[in-house]
Amino acid sequence: MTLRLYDTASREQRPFEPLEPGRVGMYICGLTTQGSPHIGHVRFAVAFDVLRRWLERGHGYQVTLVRNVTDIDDKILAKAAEAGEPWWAWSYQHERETTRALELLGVLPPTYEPRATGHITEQVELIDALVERGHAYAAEDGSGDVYFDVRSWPSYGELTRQRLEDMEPATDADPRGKRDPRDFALWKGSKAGEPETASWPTPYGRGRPGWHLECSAMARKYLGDAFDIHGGGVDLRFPHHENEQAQSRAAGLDFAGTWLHNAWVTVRGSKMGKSLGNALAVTELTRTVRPLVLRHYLGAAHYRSTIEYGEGSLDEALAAVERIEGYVERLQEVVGEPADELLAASRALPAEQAFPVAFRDALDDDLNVPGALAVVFGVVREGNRAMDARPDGVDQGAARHTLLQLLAMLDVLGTNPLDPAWGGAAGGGGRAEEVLGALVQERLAARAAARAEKDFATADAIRDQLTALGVVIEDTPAGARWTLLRGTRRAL
RNA sequence: GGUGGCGUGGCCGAGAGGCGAGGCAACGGCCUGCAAAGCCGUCUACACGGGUUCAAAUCCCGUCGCCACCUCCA
Repeated sequence: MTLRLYDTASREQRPFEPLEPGRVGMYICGLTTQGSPHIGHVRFAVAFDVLRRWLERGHGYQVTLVRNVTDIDDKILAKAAEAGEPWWAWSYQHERETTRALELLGVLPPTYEPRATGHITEQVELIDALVERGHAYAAEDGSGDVYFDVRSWPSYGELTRQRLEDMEPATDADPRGKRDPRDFALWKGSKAGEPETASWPTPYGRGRPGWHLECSAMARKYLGDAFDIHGGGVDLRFPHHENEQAQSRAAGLDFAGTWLHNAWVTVRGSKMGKSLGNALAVTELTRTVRPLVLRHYLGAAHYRSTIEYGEGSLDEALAAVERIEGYVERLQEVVGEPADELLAASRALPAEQAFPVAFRDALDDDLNVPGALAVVFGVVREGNRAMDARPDGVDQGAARHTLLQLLAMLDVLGTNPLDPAWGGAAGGGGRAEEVLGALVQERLAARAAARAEKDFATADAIRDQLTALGVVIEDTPAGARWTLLRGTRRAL
C-alpha cells in the first residue's frame, strides 16, 4: 500500500509520490528561539519525526530533512532587549535549549538546520527576482522595507482559501510605505534604536529579513525549486506558509508539493502558550517525567488532532509505556540476547518482515499512530497470554521474531525502550549499576531464603525496604525480578 | 465578518454507512504465602433535533456548545 497524506492545500488525503523516486525532500518550520520550549512547541518535531522514520524505515526513502531556525525576528529583538542581552546571544541560547529538548525526546536530528541570518544573500536573490517580476517593491517612504505586492499575485490566499478582501491588514511593518495594507514585508529596513548587529547591507539598504522570506530562500537552497513536503504547526498556515508559497511561486519556483500541519497541545481547551500561563517547559517536566513517557504522550495521538493535557495525562502515558516495557523485558528474558544485538537485528529486518500489515496500513493512512499503537498493544496482549499459557515452554524462535517486530514498530514511533537514546537503562553497564545489582541480589537472596522458610514477615520487610528505595520487586516462576522505579513522579 | 477544525463510554483517544480500535481508571475473577506483573470478564459510547437508507457515530439539513487562524505564534 502506498502512503497517503492529508494535504492542507487541497484538503484531502492523497497518495504520496516523491518528485524523485526513492528520495524525499522535507522542510519543517517550528524551532523557536524566542524562549524556552514548552511541550506544545515540540509536538511538531515529534509528529514529523514519526513521519520521517516511517518514510525511511517503512518505505525505504532517503529523506533530506531541513528544519529551519529563524534566529532573528521582531520578538527575539524585543525579548533580548528586555533581558538586556544581545539578540544573537538570546537566540542562540534558546536554539541550544530547544535542540537539547528535542534530543531528550529522541527526535532524530535533521539533515541540516539552516539559520535565517546565515542566508541573507539567498534572501536578497529572492527579493531581486520578485522585484524584477513585479511582485515586490521597495517602500516608497524610504524606510528600507521591501514588500511583497499581494495584488500582483492573483492566487494569493490559495493555501488557506482566503480572499484578499476578507483579510485584515498586515501589521508587521509600517503601513505608510505599503501599496496595500495587506502587503507583507520581505525585508525590513534598519530602524533607529535597533542594534547594529541586527542589520545587513543589501541593495535595498541595511536591514534584516522579514519573517517568511528565510524559509523560501533556505528551502530552495537545500531542497530545490520544488520539493515534496512542507510541515509545521496549524497556526503557521496563515500568514507564514501562505506568504512563503506566494513569494516562492511568484518568483517562479514550484515550492512544496504537500503541506502538512500538526495540531495543538491544549490545556483546559485552550492553546498552550506562555502568555496564557499554561505552558509546561520540556526541561521542567523531564525532571520528574521520563523523556520516553513524554515522547509517548506527545506522539500517541494523531498529529492532526488536538491533544488535551490534563492532570494524570502523563501517568496514563507512563502506564502505557510500562505495559510495553514489561512485555519487552519478558521477551528479552526468554530470548536471552543483549539489548544492542536485538536492536541491531530488529533494525536489519526488511520492512516487509518488520511490520505487521495492520501496522503498515495504519501508518500509511495519513500516519495513524493510534491505529499503529493498537497493533502494538494487540501484540503485547497476545504475547502475554501465550506466555501465561505455557510459562516454561515458549518457543524461543517465535519469541525472538515477535520481539524484533515489536522493537521495529516502536522504533518507528520513536518509543523503543531499548534505544540508547533513553540512556541505555535496559541491560546497560556502568560501574554503579553493577554494584547496585550485586547489592540488590544479596537482599533478594535473603528474601528468597526467608520465603523458603515461610518467614513471610522477614521476606515482606525486605521487599518493603527495597520498594521504599525505588527498587520494584516482581516474583516470577524463575525467581524475583527487580527494576528501578523510573516513574513519572519522583518516587520518594 | 472571513477561513479551518472539534463535540465518541468515568478519563484519554482511533474510526467515517453494516463487523464492540486501543490505552488508562474502576469493579469481579484467575494466578500469588501476600503482593506486583500478566490473563479473563464487566462497564455496549458517539452534542441535540430532523432527514436519506434495508442499515447512520459515520451521509444530508438544522440547532447548540467549544477551539484555532485572519500578519508574534508549534
